[in-house]
Amino acid sequence: MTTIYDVARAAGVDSSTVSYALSGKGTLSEATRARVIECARELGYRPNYVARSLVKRETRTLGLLVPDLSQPFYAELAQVAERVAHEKGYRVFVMSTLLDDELGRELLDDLSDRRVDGVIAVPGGIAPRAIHEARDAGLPILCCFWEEAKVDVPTSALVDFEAGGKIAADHLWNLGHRRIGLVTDLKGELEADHHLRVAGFQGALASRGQCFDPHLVGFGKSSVEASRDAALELLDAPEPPTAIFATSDIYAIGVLTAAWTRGVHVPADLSVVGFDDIVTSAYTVPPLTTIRIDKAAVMTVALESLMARVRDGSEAGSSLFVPSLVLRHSTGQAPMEA
Amino acid sequence: MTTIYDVARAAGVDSSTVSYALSGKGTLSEATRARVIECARELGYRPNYVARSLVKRETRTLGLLVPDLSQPFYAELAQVAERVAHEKGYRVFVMSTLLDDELGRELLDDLSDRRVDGVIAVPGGIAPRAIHEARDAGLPILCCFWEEAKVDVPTSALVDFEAGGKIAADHLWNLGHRRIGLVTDLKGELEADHHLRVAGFQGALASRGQCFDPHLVGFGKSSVEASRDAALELLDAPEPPTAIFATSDIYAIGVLTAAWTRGVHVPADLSVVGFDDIVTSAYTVPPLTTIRIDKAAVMTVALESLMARVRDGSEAGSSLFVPSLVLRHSTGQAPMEA
DNA sequence: ATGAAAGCGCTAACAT
DNA sequence: ATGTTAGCGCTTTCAT
Repeated sequence: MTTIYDVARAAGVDSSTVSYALSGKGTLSEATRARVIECARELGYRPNYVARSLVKRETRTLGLLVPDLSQPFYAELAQVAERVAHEKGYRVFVMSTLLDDELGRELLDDLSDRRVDGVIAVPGGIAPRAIHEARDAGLPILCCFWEEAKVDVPTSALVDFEAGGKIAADHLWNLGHRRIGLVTDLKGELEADHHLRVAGFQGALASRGQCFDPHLVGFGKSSVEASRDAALELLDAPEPPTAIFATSDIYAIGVLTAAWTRGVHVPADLSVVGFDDIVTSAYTVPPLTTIRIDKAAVMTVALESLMARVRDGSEAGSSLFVPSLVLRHSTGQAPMEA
Repeated sequence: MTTIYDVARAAGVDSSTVSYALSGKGTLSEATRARVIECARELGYRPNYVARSLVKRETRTLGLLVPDLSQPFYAELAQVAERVAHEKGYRVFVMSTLLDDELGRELLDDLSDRRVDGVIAVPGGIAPRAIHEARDAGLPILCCFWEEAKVDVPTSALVDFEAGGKIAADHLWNLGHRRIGLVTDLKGELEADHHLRVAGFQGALASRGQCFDPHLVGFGKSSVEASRDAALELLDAPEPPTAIFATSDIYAIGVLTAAWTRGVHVPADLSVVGFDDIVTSAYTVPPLTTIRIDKAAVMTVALESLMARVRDGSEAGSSLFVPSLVLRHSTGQAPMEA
């Protein structure tokens, strides 16, 4: 690998002059600058970013911690993050925690050791405590899509999940549905990761005097398989729901599959609404009606806020994103009462 | 940030001793080693990987270049790559070329400037020429899932796409289909990225005396939308096909959507087989019959071969992976002749 | 306008 | 068993 020294020798100047010439910083004569640049080009010189990072104390690299990159939702986030960061000259390290707090901490430490300039943490496999430690250790860190309102994590792009849950409930209610099933997350024993979505959903129903029927809820456990099985149970019950709210599109897809398996027609016999609006949801059969989060907008705000913080320590105020209903073809009027 | 010097001062030893103690390398007395480690722990010392990388001339980082991380196929690859690399102490930088050769080259250069130890290049948005240049510049680079047999790129994990195309054709043929449509890629004017899959497919048909009908092919152009539109055209033709082979699952999903739009029942009225077996294909409605590539296996071989090359310069022989048929529910007997 | 020199945090010969 | 020393490739004050 050719270094600035090689270029310096070739151009007959000092290495610092090469540095200046290439960065366009110092006060050099056009002649030398041109000569140096020419030599660099001829020698095929490429700057060594790791050396530069060492002295500048910045890597122009950001970390993105997600539960599982192979899931479309997170892949989308990663893609947006990459794009937004790239515009500002940053690159991003994406890492999957696989929902394992142990691994999450290891990866966070690793990101820190690699001296990334900041990290975006998306919930799942990453303990609030690990976040606090990282932040205390001086690593700029921002949380995104965090739903556990109770934990205090540094955020800048908030999503109003509760409003989303309410929108789903309202939509289904207005279509005449009264027996509405729920397929949602389950974390640990009782604590739901999607509990704000559920709260919004149940709150809207409760405000109409609809009481909560525990027989109508199934657990997706972060996988299509589990949500399909859960939906199968709901469908096989003596009094099956006429609609199901799945708290993520992944779960909704499981529900769709379950309905197909049982020959239940969507939306004629069963309405289903999802949450997230992942790319694939536009192409399910039937296309999925869902509660959309503007992932690109959220990530953009989060990243720009993070990069601003890194560069000039500015503390951006936080914006609130409220989800919207995307009407496609998986919901319809509730069947007539028998 | 605390450095080895801080630790050295606290422990009353030289910085090199700290380095030895922490790496477990030198010949230190148990006493000092323990004391140093204790001091490091107390001070919350974290090694600076960029400094280490500079001297060791290795970053323990690999690059992965894909067309678009937001597509499930590539997200899956990334996830596997991450996992396999992690086991060997490597991390991976995933970057999307967005099918733009310009951007692809920029990213490759960037990876090189960051001194990644090696890169895996997945086709799309990356010119063979850029690969050659990178390799000539001393960057270990391995190509994966490359289908353009004509270009000479360094590979170690080969996929027999042609065999895959043949399997698809055989399957459909055996089901009695004679009018089989094709939805495939289109690159530039005439050159198909998926041309090996197509060659295998058409070859199998040709060997049975079935001649190629240009009216039966549509182009997916790397998106679900385009493939849906292409399928719509095929379906609307005077003599629509009874089956469609889509050269990627993405396209197959477009076909499924098109069929749904037209009220064409799959598989009763139309059989469809995809290619790749992306995760979502198991949960389409109906679940997709497809030609499976064992992505995890391919990536594992590729990565291990790359890492081996990086570490000891070993040149692994290349393995050939042949795709297999995954029978789900999107294909069935051809309808009786009218 | 250019060069000299110091240093970023760490590793690894090489002394002692 | 531990310390000394010399870098890794670059940036950036400070002289000149």
